[in-house]
Amino acid sequence: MKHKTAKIQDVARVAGVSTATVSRALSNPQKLSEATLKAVSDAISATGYRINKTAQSLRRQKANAILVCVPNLGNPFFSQILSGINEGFSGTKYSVLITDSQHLDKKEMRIIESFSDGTIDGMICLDGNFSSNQLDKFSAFNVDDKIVFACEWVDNANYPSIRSDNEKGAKLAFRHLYDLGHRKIAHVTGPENNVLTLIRRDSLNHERERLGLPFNPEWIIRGDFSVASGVEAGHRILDMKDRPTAVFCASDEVAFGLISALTSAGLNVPKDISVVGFDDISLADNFVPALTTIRQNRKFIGLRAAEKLSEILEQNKEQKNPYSAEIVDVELIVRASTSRIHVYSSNTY
Amino acid sequence: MKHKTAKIQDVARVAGVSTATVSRALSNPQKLSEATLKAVSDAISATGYRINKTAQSLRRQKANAILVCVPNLGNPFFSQILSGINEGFSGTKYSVLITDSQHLDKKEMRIIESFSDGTIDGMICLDGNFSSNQLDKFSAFNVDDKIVFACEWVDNANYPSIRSDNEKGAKLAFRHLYDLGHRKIAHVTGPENNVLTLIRRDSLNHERERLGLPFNPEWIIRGDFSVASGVEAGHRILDMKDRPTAVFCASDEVAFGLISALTSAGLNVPKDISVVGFDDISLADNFVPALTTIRQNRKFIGLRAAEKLSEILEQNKEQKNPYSAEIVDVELIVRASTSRIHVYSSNTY
DNA sequence: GTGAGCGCTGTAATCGATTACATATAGCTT
DNA sequence: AAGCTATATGTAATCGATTACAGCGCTCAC
Repeated sequence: MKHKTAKIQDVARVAGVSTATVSRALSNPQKLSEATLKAVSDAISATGYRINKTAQSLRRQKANAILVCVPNLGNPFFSQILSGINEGFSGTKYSVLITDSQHLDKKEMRIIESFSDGTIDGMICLDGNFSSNQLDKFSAFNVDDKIVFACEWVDNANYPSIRSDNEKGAKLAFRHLYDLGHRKIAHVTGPENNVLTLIRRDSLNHERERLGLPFNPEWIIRGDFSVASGVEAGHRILDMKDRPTAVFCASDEVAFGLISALTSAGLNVPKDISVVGFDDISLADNFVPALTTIRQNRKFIGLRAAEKLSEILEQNKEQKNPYSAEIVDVELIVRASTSRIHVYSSNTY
Repeated sequence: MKHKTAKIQDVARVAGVSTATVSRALSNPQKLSEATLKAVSDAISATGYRINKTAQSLRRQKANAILVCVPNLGNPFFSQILSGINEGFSGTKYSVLITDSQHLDKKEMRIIESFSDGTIDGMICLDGNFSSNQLDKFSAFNVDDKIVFACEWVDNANYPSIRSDNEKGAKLAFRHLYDLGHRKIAHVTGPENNVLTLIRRDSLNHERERLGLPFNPEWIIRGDFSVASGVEAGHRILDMKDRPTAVFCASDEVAFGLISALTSAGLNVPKDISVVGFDDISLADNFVPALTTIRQNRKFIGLRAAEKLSEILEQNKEQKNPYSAEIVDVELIVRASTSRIHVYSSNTY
């Protein structure tokens, strides 16, 4: 039994009404009489009619699709967010498209292209790495008010965003180490031009100054959120004359790499060095040692970003939505990778 | 400078030709004279024309989009495959849509819906969990020849698929442990109704029989690929009277959980128990101990699935493509979680 | 010199749904 | 009973691109 898709005309013929009536039955049922409504609905089941979204999109001039722009799809960090986004759009009229912006040159033009060829109505961007030049293009092509940033964002730009309280996260991590007696605290950062790198590092530095702790520029180690960069950072720390007693890593993966490198070199985490991560990815709990970290509610961020974008797309175009950053709370999860400082192994202040 | 998108009519007017000519300039340039081609191309730049894909899709009756059906988007295992798929379609005319089939009821009807409302032309399915009843619907609605399975697949069904050599993987893992002197080898499986669970378990059992090794039904432990199920399996093993000396896990995550549980209980991996994983996810290399595992080339699988689906969609509908399973090679990666059996801790055969 | 053939371009129908406008009918007011 | 309103439905234009078909101007063969 093979199917041939019926169109609105077929339904109209079977129901003995006009195509306009069928269309109304679907989108404005309250405008029709009970009797016609029933006739149409019967005809729909009889014909197995499915609306053709392409025709609908063309006529209505909206795609009913949104794009998620991910900096690197291969990075598992994003899958949870993607999952939240998908959940946020499931059951709505929107389809979710994805693109990986990593190796995409002229990514802003690719995105604009998708808007202007009618493929998408809006975008959720997990990639905060856009120059003001690129953003200018967004406004030039009139798509700037259809974009929501999630997790990352662009500084000094008027885009709505949903993001974790990174400032608080860094502060919680630092304070936790401080409270355990640590005074020489290192930090493995994210990549240089990343907003998350900046805000976490600044928050940490600010807290350090406030508490009057010693600072050694060596203790700020450039990373890139990856396991490999954690390993690399571990080697750097092992080589230091003035070794920190604790390390706050910009991501859990960095922490894993770091712990791995330290452990391989014969050190014990947390006995010799305490380590805190950021994210609380699923493995953090079962790493050995279980990782103390800052939990980001990634699924929720994705979900809220989806809801936010939906609102924006539904609302009247007249009312420009004001810039708004929705800050999602973070949480310190204390596990086994941090411990009170051992007096013999450090000079406390 | 705000933009208003020009349509083909505007280009035609500016170029002083008909819309048909503009259309031809874009899709059949060889049919036009040099001069008109130039005029059109100039008009296109002058107007900033972008083709409207929705109109094109409607007229051509193809969506130029494909759907990726992921069993669980939140599971990082899939992100690498997704990345490969995306790479395979980048630079082509196809957009990539995603959907999470986990909590989707009537998923087969949702998928069919997407086909018949013109949203998608094809699908890559990472979810092998379809009943023959559901598959029958695919053929009833004529979409069965537009589906490619990747990683997972459906037994006894005529769908093309790209997948790892799971049989070889399980065998390599088992042989590795055997060669290290292990004779009591346990296995933590995937979820019960999963094709991967079956093929890996069967391959393992087959190998065990072939080598005439002892079998204790307790040693086959039901898991579900998750870290949590690995922890659970660890506790089970700790409680056993007749403890295995090595465990082959159906996924790296399971192995992580297992190692974590064993380590917390005071056992040492690999000294007391050797552990092998499956997948070689990015963390495997930096776990402590670094995980011996079977590497699946997930990105490549995704890429090939994309290419395969493209081929199928491009080819003439007449020539039904025959059932074909493309098997991607796997590799044993030996790291620190496995070691030669300690004579005192076991009775060898 | 005429017709066939070819290369290039235009006209207009078409994809399938939506909706402004027109029309028809019934009910209500005065 | 005329006029008015409200409700229910139909007619036909429209969204933007594609393409079958037709036409025009040339060349070439005989």
